[in-house]
Amino acid sequence: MSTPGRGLHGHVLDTLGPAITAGDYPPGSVLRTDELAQHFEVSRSVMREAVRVLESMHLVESRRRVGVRVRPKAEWNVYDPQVIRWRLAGADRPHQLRSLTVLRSAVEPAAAALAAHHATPEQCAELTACALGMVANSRGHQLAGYLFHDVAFHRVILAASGNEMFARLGDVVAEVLTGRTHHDVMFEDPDPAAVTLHVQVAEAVRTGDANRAEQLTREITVGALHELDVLAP
Amino acid sequence: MSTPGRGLHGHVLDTLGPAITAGDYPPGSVLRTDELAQHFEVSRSVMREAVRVLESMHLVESRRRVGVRVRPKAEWNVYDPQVIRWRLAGADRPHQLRSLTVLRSAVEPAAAALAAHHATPEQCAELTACALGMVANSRGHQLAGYLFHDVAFHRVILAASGNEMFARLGDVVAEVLTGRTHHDVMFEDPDPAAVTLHVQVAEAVRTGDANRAEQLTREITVGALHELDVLAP
DNA sequence: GTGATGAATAAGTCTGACTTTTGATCGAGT
DNA sequence: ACTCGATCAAAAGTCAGACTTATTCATCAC
Repeated sequence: MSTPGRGLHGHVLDTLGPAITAGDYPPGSVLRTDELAQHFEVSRSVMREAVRVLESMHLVESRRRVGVRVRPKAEWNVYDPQVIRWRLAGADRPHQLRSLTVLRSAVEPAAAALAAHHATPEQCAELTACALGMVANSRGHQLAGYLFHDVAFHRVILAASGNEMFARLGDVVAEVLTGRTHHDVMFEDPDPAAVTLHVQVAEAVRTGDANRAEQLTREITVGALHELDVLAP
Repeated sequence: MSTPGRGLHGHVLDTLGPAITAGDYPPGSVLRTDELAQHFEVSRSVMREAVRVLESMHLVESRRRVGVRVRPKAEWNVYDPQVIRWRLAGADRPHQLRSLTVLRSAVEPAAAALAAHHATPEQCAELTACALGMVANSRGHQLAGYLFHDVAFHRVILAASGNEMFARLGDVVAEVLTGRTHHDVMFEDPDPAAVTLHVQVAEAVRTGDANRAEQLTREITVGALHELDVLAP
């Protein structure tokens, strides 16, 4: 998606990463670099580079004389966008989607409150444009257009918060919204209440009403959580 | 600290990572693999592995015929614990500490609320033990002992929330608390009010009072933010 | 000025040999 | 039979060198 298999080691990762995060190799199991290199038909150099990347994500741990051991799930760098993408593509997407949505419901209201104070006029304008775009695509099964503006809206909020850590969650939110739209069924048009809330958040941020922006955003996220409860086991 | 130079490429990263995150190589500047390999007196294979790791952190971008280009700060994987450690060791530690503390103040109250519902008896006991440990080390300049229990306390809260994304912020919080103690001056003993709050949070979680746990934790984090305002420019 | 051609460059890949660490095995001694 | 220690072997780690490929830049024809 964002970084398509650039180089041989990237192609290896595209297969090995999802396999590990999906649990095909249970924690504690060991892989041998040479075997993997043969299996993927690449040289050991390429395989080693792929292992290094997996290691930096804390997905595996390479030890001499033993091999490449898969680390327990609890140690993975689950904030790595690449890892998030792999996991969202796997079997436990529902569970993953819920974890991320809970994170959203903690972060986004706080971000909205900060945005009300720090948003530039340009960001306010962009926010309003996004909200209008959502309204325009909220009827007639235009999910693609709606999603586009929805993602942009939340990106702007997080960026406008002025907090670097919040801003960098833009990619995560984008993955969540995209995954939700593409996989968990959204037959009908988006919830009209949610659309209205986005418009109101844009207004609250523009007028600098931090409390209102925070509360409205909270309503959006609890709505998203509730929607997840309905659509997922 | 956690992963000390395991292998030659690790040693290279220990130097190159901090240098990049500190801004020694401004965004857009290009490094040549061969030159770096000579500079660090390692083979190209080792250097390439190090570059792959930096690339997976989105710190750099390797392109044919041009070299290894440093990416703009806004694209870095700032949730990677390794990156956080490098940045906290660098010049903009104050700014970094503030960003992370704002993140804490968004996440930890929510985590505490969830913990009140999901914490196991063992976790409740551990929480109480940590709070008592903080009390025991809150006087007499026993900052090391206090820090130890403080870190453990917040780790348990985040883990007990039952949310994977929250739980994985334990390392981040640990880095923040450690950095705060070791660098920003804490001449005197910890704020007695904060100590009391921790004890009360442990109690609220134990009794399953989510609202109270959330509010008390919020007080802890706003206290931390305020402390930062006082001690940092 | 524009577009095609070619040369230079740095990353990418592969191979093979060698080193180092470390878990496992086996044997000596009690 | 059990412990301790020496030995062995397996796998990662490292290095050097040759080759491939993509991409930029400069040159040149139109």
